[in-house]
Amino acid sequence: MEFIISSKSKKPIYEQIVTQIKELILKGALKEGDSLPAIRSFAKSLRVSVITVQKAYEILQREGFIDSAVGRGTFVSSQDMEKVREACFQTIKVKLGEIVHESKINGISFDEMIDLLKNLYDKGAK
Amino acid sequence: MEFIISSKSKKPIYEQIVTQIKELILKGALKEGDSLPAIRSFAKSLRVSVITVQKAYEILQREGFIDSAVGRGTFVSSQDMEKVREACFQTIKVKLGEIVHESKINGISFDEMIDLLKNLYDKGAK
Amino acid sequence: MEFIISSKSKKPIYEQIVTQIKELILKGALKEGDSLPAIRSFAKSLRVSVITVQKAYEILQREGFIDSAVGRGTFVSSQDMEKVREACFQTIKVKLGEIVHESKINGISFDEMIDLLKNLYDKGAK
Amino acid sequence: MEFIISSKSKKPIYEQIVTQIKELILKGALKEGDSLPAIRSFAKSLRVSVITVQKAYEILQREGFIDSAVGRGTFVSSQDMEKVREACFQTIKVKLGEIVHESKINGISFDEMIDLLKNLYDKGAK
DNA sequence: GTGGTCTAGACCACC
DNA sequence: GTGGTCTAGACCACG
Repeated sequence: MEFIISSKSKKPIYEQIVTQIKELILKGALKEGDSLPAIRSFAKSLRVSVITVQKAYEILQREGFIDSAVGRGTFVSSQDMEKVREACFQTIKVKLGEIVHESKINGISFDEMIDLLKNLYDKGAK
Repeated sequence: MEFIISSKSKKPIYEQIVTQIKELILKGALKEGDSLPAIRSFAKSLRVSVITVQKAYEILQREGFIDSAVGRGTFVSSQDMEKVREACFQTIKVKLGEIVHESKINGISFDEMIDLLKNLYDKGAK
Repeated sequence: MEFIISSKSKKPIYEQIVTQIKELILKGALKEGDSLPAIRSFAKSLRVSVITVQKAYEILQREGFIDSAVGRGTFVSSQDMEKVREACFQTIKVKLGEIVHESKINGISFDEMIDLLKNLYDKGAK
Repeated sequence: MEFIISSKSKKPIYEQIVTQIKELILKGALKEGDSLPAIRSFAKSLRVSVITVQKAYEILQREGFIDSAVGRGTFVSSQDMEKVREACFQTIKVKLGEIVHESKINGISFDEMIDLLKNLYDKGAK
C-alpha cells in the first residue's frame, strides 16, 4: 500500500489516512476480510503519531468500513456498496451545490462549467 | 443588508462575513464608494464581537475589496472585475478537481455529474 | 491655490494639508506676509471638517511657518530658509537610510539605486 | 534569533515582527522548512501578547512566507525569490519617488542625493 | 504540546 | 463618531 501524507495540506493528517483507506476499499484494492496494518507499525511507516492512526481507525470503524478485534488486528468489514455509493453521491451533491452557487455569483456560465468538468474528467482518464 | 451568521457552521464567523460581503460586491449590490456598516454597530447587529467583524474587514482590505480610513469609515474600493473573476475561476477549478477525483473512485459517471450539475444550475435559476 | 485631498491616501488629511502648504511656502508661491484662507471657507472648499484644517494650521504655527492673529486671519511668517532646508535634509537622510537598509537585504545594488534615482529625478524635470 | 521590539516606535509591534522575520528569510538565515518559534513561547520571550505574534504570523502566511499547521507548528515555506525581489523593488521605487519629490521642493540637487546615498551605502558595508 | 477562533475591554489617532 | 492596536483570557481541534 502506498500512502501519501502531506504536512503541507490544510487537511488534518488523520483525515488524509481515512480518505486514502476508504479509496482503497472502494476501488477494491482492499476487500472484505483483508487485514489493515497494525497501528504502531503503520504509524511508524507513515512517520506520524500512533494517536493519529488510532483516530483514523476509530472513524473508519464508526462509519462501518473496518472492524477491530482486540488482539487479532483490524479488518475490512463487509460493505453495502450501494449504501456507500449513495452516501458519497449526497456529499458530492452538496459540494457541487456550493460550487454552482459561487459560479453564478461570478458569472461563470453553465457551458463553462461543463467544459471545465469535461477537461477534469478526461485528464484523469489517462 | 441581510446577513446570516451561523455559529453552527464549521466556517469561522469572520469568514462568513467575508464571503457574504464579497458576494454583495460581485453581484453589484455594493458598488464602488458605497460605505459599509461601522464595525461596532455591525458587530452589535450581528451579535458578534467587534474583533470578529474587524478581522473580516481586514481580510477584505488585504484582498483589495474595501478600504478603511480611520475617522471616516469603510468603503467599497474599485474592483478589477476581470482579475477577480479569474481568481475565482481558479479556485473553482481546484474544488471541482477534488470532486471529480472522488466521483471516479465511487464510480459516478461523467453523465451522472452532468445531470447533477444541470439540476443544480437550473434550480437556482428559478 | 490648488489643493488635492485624497481620502484614499493612508496619510491623515490634516497632514496632507500641512505638507501642501509647506510646499507652497518653500517653492515661493506663498511669501512672508501673504494671507492664508480663513479656516471655515478653506474647510468648505476642501470638503473637510473645520477641525481638520484647524489642526493643520496649528501644526504649521507650531513649526513657525505661519502666524495667526485673532480676528485678522492667518499669515505666512518669515522663514529662516537655511534652517528649514537643513531640517528637511535630515528627515530625507533618515528615510533614505531605511530604503538603503531594505535594498541591501533584497540584494539591490548601489548602481541599481543610482539608476532608479536618476530616472525619478529626470522624470519630474519635464 | 535576536529580535528587537520597540513599543516606542510608531510602527505597530506585529509589523516589527513581520519585517524582522522577512529579513531573516531574505538574508537566508531562515531557510525553507525551518521552524519558527511557537506563538506562545515567542510571545513570552518578546514580552508581548500571544495575539500580537499570531497576527504577525498570519500576515506572513497570507503573503506566502510561512505555513502554519495546527498541532505541528509554523514553518518557512518555499520562496519565489525573484517574485519577492520584484515586489520589494516596486515598493522601494515608490518610496524613493516621494523622497525625490520632497528633495526637489527643498532645492536638494541630484548630486547631493547621490552623495547622501553613497554615504549610506558605504556605512553599512563595514 | 501546537495553532485557530472568539470573547470583552482598553487606549489611541483621526474626523 | 470612526478604525487601528494591544491586552488577557477562554475553548477547540490536532498531534
